Amino acid sequence: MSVHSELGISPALLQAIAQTLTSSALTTSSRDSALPTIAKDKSQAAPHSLGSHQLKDRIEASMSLNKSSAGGVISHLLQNLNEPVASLITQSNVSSHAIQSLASTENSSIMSQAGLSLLGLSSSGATTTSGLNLTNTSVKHFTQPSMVMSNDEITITNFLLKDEPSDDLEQSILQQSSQPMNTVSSVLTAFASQHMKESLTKKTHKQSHGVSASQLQQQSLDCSADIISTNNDSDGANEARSQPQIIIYRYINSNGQEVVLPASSPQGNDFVVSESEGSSDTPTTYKVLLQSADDVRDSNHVPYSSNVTYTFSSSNAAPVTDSQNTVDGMSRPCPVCGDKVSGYHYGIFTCESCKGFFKRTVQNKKTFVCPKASDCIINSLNRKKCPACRFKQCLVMGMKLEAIRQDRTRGGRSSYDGCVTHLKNRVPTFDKKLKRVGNRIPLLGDVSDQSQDAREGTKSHRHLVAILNHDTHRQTSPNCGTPQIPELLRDIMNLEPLLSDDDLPAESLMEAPFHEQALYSYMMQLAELRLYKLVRWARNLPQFGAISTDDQILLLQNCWSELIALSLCWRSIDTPNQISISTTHHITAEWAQHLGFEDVVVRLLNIAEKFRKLYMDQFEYVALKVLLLITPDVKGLKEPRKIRDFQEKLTEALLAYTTSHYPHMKDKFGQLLLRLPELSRISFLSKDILIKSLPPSLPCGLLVELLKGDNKGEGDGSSLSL
DNA sequence: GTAGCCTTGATG
DNA sequence: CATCAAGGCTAC
Repeated sequence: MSVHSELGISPALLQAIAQTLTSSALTTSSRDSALPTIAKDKSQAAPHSLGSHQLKDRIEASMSLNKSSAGGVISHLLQNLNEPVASLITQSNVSSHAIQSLASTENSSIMSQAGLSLLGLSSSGATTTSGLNLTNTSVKHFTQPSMVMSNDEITITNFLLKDEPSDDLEQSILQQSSQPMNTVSSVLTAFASQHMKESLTKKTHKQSHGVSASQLQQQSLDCSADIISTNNDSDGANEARSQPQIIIYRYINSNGQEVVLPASSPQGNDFVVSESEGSSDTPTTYKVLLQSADDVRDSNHVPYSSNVTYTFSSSNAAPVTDSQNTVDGMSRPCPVCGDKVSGYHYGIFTCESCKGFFKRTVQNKKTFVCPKASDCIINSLNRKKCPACRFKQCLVMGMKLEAIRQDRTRGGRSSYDGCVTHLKNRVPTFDKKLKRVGNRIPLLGDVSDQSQDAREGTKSHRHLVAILNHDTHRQTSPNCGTPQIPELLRDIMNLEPLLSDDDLPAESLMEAPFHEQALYSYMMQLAELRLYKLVRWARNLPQFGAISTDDQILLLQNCWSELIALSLCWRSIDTPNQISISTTHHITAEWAQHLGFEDVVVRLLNIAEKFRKLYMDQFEYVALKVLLLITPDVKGLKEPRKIRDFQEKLTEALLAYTTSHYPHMKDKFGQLLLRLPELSRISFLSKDILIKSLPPSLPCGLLVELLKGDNKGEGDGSSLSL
């Protein structure tokens, strides 16, 4: 039985998909080779030919590799469809050494991401790493030669927060810290400070190997506490500037989950741990990434850092700080870059430069793109290098877009929520010195704040909500009161980078389509490119790999155009009256009328508008995408039951998400699902238009194959759509 | 574009 | 009138 008859698809399409699926296994540079080259090499790919020759070449290569047997292709498909998500990591500029280390630590992609984020991994830099592995803790020792890091590890086990200090170290810390020691952050900060001090001393004396943990601990006891005071200092911004500054970037608990810092906490190194989290019996391990701002070697990445593992119980942890407290806010470093805070700006205490940066960015509607993995660590010395990550940090730390006045009126008091609260909580000047830490502050991602943002928000707000929700989950504890994000949705979200346009050749986006044919060609190229990405995305979806390859292909054939339509709506959710086909090109209904597909664009605009009104967030968007894909009713499926099971799990996850995150929008789940039939109508219309306007000379790419297949399926009444 | 300083104007 | 959080100005 031929491949065609067996699967009901043409050999060319099958090969195209196979090529996409197998490309990463066939080449070392998977991303480049997996995608059709658009304008990447103009000598090879004319704008209108869409790499047809390359595609054919690759198909032939693939054919020869597999000896063109159906079994070979299928097995290759299967093999690669089941490729673990870990391949994601290899696509994001992460060194293989680091990946190996991470992979051996934890297989979950979340851990990988958290770990990468934790380490601020980069391929840049060229400083040697001084390694010191003192313990066999969960923290891996990174010996990546290209990393600008000095990684030391210390584990202090069974450090319990008891009423009475249990050992010299704790006593020392207790004596030196100006904060109450019943907070996790105090302990971490104090230990971190000790470790930083100790490490700095160690560096100076070029000590490296053969030092026992107890010796190091003892050394740290001998250090003075002046570093500690920089972070816990309660009344001296000037002092903080004059001493080495320690910034704790991340807390990672023993599950590899990131414990995020409070959004509205300008001080940035205190956080609230639920009293129920951890206990004397089950101590929690946190990993802390430190930075000494005075020891900058690489302006882009962590100038000096240490991975320190602290194991302790937080059973006595208590509420810590009041972020709105002016004294504390002014004495802490800027939560965005660590510079000196100049006042309360746009919702949080920041330095003057971050205030100005935020203002300029919002007022001038600037959009930045991080050239790296959007995980640059921002400090006062490198903050100019990556405005994208700086702005993200501004938002994550709680700077409010709505604090920027659209009418640019000067003076007066602002009335947005955060500012009002801040003013209300302001401590009278005469009382400031007396004021100690106050009530519990809202955690980053507290539901109320998020949903408020979501209700009022722009897309950036919604994205932020997603980020916050995403991160918040990692620190959820039973009493946090933060709705959890179903794991399935998080897993799906982790695959979004596969669909990113970040790797699109810049020139392909810059070539403005001046006339109809150019725009048409441009759209076809984009669609083609995104189709390949869709296939790669699908194969990595959780549980999708368990579906037979034939069924996977059927599902993809069934939904590809709906998926593209949905992504167009999502892209356009904040551009009313425009469908954003890319970051640079938008289509209005008027233009669409001129081009002959007004109906499609108007329908897309309507859906985008409905999504906007529903405040659909990123998690809901990705869930809808997978729901479009996982349709057990597609004719010809061999294992519809498996697919139905997956569908049920996903709908449950989405329902749980919408009801917990948007309790005030009881019908959100249903409203979201109601948009899917309309997407199908749109995709039908679009395909109809496209197939009728296909120039006969158009090269036979994946898109054309799918279009032709659709047409054929409808025409001959075949049970398969392709 | 950045960032430090200045001006403005509502508020208590 | 002091405060302070906005926007504006301008040297770099």
